[in-house]
Amino acid sequence: MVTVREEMRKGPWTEQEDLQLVCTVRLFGDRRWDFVAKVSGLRGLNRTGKSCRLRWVNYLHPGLKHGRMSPQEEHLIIELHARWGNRWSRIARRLPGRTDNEIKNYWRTHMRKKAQERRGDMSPSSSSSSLAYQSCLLDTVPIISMDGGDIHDDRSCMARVLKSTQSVMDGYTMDQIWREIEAPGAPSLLGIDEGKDKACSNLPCPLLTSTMSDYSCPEVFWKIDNEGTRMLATQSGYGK
DNA sequence: AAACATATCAACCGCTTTGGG
DNA sequence: TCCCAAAGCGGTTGATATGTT
Repeated sequence: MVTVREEMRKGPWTEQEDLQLVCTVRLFGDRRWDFVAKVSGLRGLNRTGKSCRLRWVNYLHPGLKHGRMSPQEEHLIIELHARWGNRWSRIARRLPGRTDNEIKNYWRTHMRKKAQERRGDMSPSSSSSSLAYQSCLLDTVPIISMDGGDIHDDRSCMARVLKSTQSVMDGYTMDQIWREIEAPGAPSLLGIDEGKDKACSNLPCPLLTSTMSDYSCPEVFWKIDNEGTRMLATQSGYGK
């Protein structure tokens, strides 16, 4: 048996890769990362599932904050780290929009030093337990849930979907995507949340409007039934 | 302006945990 | 119960940005 070992891409992600990942995750949800990576791989996104997950979780997830830590956040990090130590993911759950990686990095650079300084002049009993943060539920609602569904691993089919997506992605940057994500009351990414096709027409960015209509074109469509979700491909032997 | 030092953060690595067959 | 694959986690690295001399 000959094993063809794919050369997995490493290093920084390109905007194109980000867009492809976002689209794929929106389609299939943020589970099954190997599947996501595999499907996206057809479009030149030769990343491992692990790598895709990391990129999504740490950078592309719609609920993430991308600015500096607020004093409150800073304070909370100090307090929680004192309590839990390097349990970064646990700490991150108390900081909406912040990832464990971000907090970890932040601690290493800013806080370790500050915490040491504080330890020097702070009484051991002093703590500000009044800070209350709600846990962040950043559920990514997939357009099509795979739970319980036996979605077919039809890479050529998916390639077509992504191709149509990509055709409208050209010329759009992640900045534009972020603006849409961050805009108050903005429609969800790709404008395909809950099938609100009409809302899509108001979006400034064609990227966010035309992808779903591409999916609903005769070439590719999705069927959701009680047993799960199946991707159905029709026309020209597509999906066979 | 150039060289060097330091800070920052995205990404990778390897280990552990979890869940399904 | 065991095994395997996927997901999650924390530590580390390396490239780039920024500050200092």
